[in-house]
Amino acid sequence: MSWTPTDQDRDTAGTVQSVDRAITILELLARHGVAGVTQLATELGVHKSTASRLVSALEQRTLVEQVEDRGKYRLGVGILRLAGATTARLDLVQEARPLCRRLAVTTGETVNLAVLSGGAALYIDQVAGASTLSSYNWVGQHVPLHATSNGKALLSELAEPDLTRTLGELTAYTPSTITERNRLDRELAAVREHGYAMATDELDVGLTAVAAPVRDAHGEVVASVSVSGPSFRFTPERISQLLPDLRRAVDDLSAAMGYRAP
Amino acid sequence: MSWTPTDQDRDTAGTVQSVDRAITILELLARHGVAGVTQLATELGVHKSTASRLVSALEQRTLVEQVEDRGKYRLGVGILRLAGATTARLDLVQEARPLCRRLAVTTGETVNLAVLSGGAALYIDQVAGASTLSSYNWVGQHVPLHATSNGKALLSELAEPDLTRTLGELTAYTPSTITERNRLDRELAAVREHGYAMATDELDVGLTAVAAPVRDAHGEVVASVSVSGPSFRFTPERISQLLPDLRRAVDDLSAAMGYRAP
DNA sequence: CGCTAGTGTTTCGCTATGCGCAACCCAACG
DNA sequence: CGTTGGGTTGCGCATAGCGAAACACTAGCG
Repeated sequence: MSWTPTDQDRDTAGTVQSVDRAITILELLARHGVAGVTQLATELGVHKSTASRLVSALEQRTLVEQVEDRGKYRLGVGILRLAGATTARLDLVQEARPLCRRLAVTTGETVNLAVLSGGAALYIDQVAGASTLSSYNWVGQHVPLHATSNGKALLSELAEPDLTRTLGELTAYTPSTITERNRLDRELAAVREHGYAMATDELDVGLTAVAAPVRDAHGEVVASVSVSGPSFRFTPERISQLLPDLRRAVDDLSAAMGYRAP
Repeated sequence: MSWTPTDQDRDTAGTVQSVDRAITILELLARHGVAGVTQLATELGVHKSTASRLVSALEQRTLVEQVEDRGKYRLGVGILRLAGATTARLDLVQEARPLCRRLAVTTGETVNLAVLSGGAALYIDQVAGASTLSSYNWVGQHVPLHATSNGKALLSELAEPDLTRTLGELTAYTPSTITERNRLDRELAAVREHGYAMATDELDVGLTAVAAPVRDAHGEVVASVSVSGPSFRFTPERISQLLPDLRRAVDDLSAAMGYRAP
């Protein structure tokens, strides 16, 4: 190797070349689905034989598998066995806690974490903001999907047969509650487009919230984080001001759950 | 040459030592949850420094993460990203997805898809039912064969030499777990006869499941689909009610894998 | 049919790579 | 403040693993 004293690439400290290359192979396979040795070799910038040996090493431990003899390769079930051990300790609430706390500090408002549960949004964690007047605790509460920002975020990517089933009656809680189905559909399309959902005075008059979806390793929406407070504080300027913070929180949480942005 | 003459050759050809060791580290972490460098080093039979460098290489690519600075290590989110890509590419999962979803809708319970992998049942996909409280994700988990409906379904057609080998110890998880071999044999015969397997309170008290095997073009059992939920909901009537749905799902899936009913 | 143009695999000799050693930091005890 | 017990970091040697080239096999094609 051409040893420049200032070895500028990656991290100079204790990297094991072949392990690093092997991991790159795994990531390439994750991206491409299947790939041949030659392709992997060129993308890695190494010789065919090297790639072949690395892939064999991975294959013996079932991290990759050959689609057919003398054929191309793809990721194997060994990965899944490892993933099982990872998800076992992966608690959504636990991972979300510090992020929600940070978000509550920067925005000063109440932050909630919700999941979809039996036709409703279930609040599973809450951090009260600094400027909260009365800190009512929503944890454990089921709230209607069509009248809350979290609900809309959780619904946003549901396909049609499921959507109608999980949605029940669109009951009105305030004059602003969405009760017509096609208006809700349009709103969900907007959520998909912009990446966040809103609800102003739709569940309670005077209560406004903004929410964004959290994704897992499969890219599916598994949870939702919301920032909520009295409507008079949620002016358009204020909202566009706190949106980046919200987005950063859900991005970080999605990353922690294994999601990789496309 | 420090290798012992009785080098219990894993496979003589093309193994890359450091990659192999790195994978062993991942598996050790999967088993232990968290582990320190020294512990890993002794279990691997290498020097501390070697283990440290291997772990660092894995850490830079987020396959492992340090629980706190200068602390122990555990598996990282990189694994989850790879796992997400893995299931997306296994054809079995692709085919099974819509069928499992349909089954989850009609039964309202959680549906799992499992395969036999290294002496255990490995869950490779899951669709949560409507009446599930929190959607705990079992994907990637490997569960004992003799204490689960999926395990019994997967074992049901194994011939004798293989059967004893894949079955390990028949450890008891609850008072209802089957621990005697001939009782298990009788149960497997019943599975063959009726075409489905059951497990009530055998892995966890309060958890019941029904499963049926999936066959491929050669007629061999390659996977298993289960419907599971709290035991109090799984009355005999309820079971005989949802059995046709389960049977239809596995029949369709077997057909998709190329199986032709005799 | 050979002939080429692709694969993936294997052998071999050389040297960069990664190993063991030991010295090191840094925290937690007592 | 030593001492113990973690994880981390230079260093020099040798071996593990690399690249080149030959090999095996399949598929397309004139």
